[in-house]
Amino acid sequence: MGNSKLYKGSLNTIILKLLEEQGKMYGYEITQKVKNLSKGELNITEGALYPALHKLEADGLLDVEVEKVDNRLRKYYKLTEKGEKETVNRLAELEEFIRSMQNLVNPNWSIE
Amino acid sequence: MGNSKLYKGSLNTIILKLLEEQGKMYGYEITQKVKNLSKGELNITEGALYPALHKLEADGLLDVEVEKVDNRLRKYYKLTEKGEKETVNRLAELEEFIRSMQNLVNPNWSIE
DNA sequence: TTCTTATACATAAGAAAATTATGTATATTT
DNA sequence: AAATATACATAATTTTCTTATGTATAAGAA
Repeated sequence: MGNSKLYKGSLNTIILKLLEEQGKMYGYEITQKVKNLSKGELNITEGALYPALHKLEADGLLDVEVEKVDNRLRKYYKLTEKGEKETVNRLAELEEFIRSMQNLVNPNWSIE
Repeated sequence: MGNSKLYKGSLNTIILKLLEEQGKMYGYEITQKVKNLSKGELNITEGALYPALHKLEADGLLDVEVEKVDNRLRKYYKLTEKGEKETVNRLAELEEFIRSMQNLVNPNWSIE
């Protein structure tokens, strides 16, 4: 688990960013993608992910489309137009936040 | 305020890091320092800060020392020995977390 | 062939960690 | 004199997780 508790607040933005990149993804796929990209550092729990997806959908940022693969259900999510706009803003905010955190924690780091 | 809600989970580590750097600080000073270092990006609210300081003290990571300056109370906090050890660990965790977040959000960034 | 692990969804109970609101008090600036 | 800054604190509420639990199918291991 490690620092799993540390990503509070940024889960939504991570979801949006991945969907922007990948076009469409289903929940389980997102958990695996994040795990792989972070080399096991970040583990999104289902209890956090599914409610987050439902809320983003309710807020009109995501569209959902159900598919059946190998007799198993998959709910593919993709950004709505509103979602695309929001993603730009939230990503900018998150990047700014990361820079600020870096500057606090390790001013020697530089980003290029 | 901006993305003030984004630093969830890392407030304790920020406090520890600053105390490691500065030797001793009082609560209000910490809020101002963080605000300055982040150019106004990060605003620690008092409702978050004071309970956090009290908990770190209760956990034996901080020592407190009261001073009166200009007829006003100041509670100076500094790391205990236990606190110094913990700071090393938590900072390493936070740095690792920041790297992971960066890698997710903007793999093009590089840290040097 | 049975058991475990992986895939895939979901929700409820509880905990953690903030925000917001409120309170006290003194010092400084307008 | 009033407003802002300094300095602490806590209670109520909200947000956002974790943990636990549930359903169901597929694949791989024993």
